[in-house]
Amino acid sequence: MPELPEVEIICRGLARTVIGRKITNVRIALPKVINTTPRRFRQRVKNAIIRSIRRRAKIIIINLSGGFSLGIHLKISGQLLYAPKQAPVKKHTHIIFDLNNGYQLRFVDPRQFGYVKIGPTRQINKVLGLERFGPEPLEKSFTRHLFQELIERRRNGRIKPLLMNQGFIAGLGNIYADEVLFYARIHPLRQVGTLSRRKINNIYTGIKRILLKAIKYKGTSVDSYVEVSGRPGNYERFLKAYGREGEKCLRCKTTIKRIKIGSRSAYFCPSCQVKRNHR
DNA sequence: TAATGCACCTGTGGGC
DNA sequence: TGCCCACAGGTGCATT
Repeated sequence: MPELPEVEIICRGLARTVIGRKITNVRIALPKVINTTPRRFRQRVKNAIIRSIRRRAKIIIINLSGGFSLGIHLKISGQLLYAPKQAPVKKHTHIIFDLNNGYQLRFVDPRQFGYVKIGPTRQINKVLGLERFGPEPLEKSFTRHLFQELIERRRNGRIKPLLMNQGFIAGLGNIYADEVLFYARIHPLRQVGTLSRRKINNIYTGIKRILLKAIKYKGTSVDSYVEVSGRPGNYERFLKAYGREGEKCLRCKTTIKRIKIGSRSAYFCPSCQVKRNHR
């Protein structure tokens, strides 16, 4: 599942490959993944030149000439692939953009949760709902002090769902939320209001360190995530909690446990991450 | 108002 | 071997 590091790597891959390319045609096999009619989508995209690529939270934003931009969310199983025209087309390829260099940009998504939205560049933040997102954790403006303040505003609720709340902080999903909490030695069900300053600091440090390292190793490929070239990421081998149910904790050798929070799995070490609801 | 839980969807894997 | 069912998860929306 692409979270911030994976989407960042995809954006960097796109920046290397498609900027300056002209979209000569587009085919839409599954109209429900776009936010307009296929006809209108095609009109807006065809013959546009890809000007720039950026990321906000887990959304890829592609700025086109002609006044329109695309916003792509891969959700759980989405992939954005840059491949030669003649390369075999994978099952569940919903959109194909033909480029003027013999390559294609393909949107693939077996579970069909992802989307490719189009809107006027001037209004793209609104079309994609970017205003509702919390701070970008890797930006300079995301300071320790800001994080402390944001946490202190939320007295109720449990820490893991809060870390995954995109309105609180942008880009963390199930995998990195588990890894951050393991790093900070905090139980995923810990009430936010009971966290000490020191613990909040640890979470902050964990977010920065883990995301940067995951980007360095080109993301985690536990489900279907691949770079635009089709290569998987390499961060899985550094995962210390996520997906390790039944295995030994790398710190204390206690068996890693899995619990359900809402309908999501949370992996943690019951010895390092003791549930305490006091400071 | 904020927290919580469910539906969306399909591939995968376990049980029979 | 093949069928059935539970499960995986990001987000929007409904419910509490």
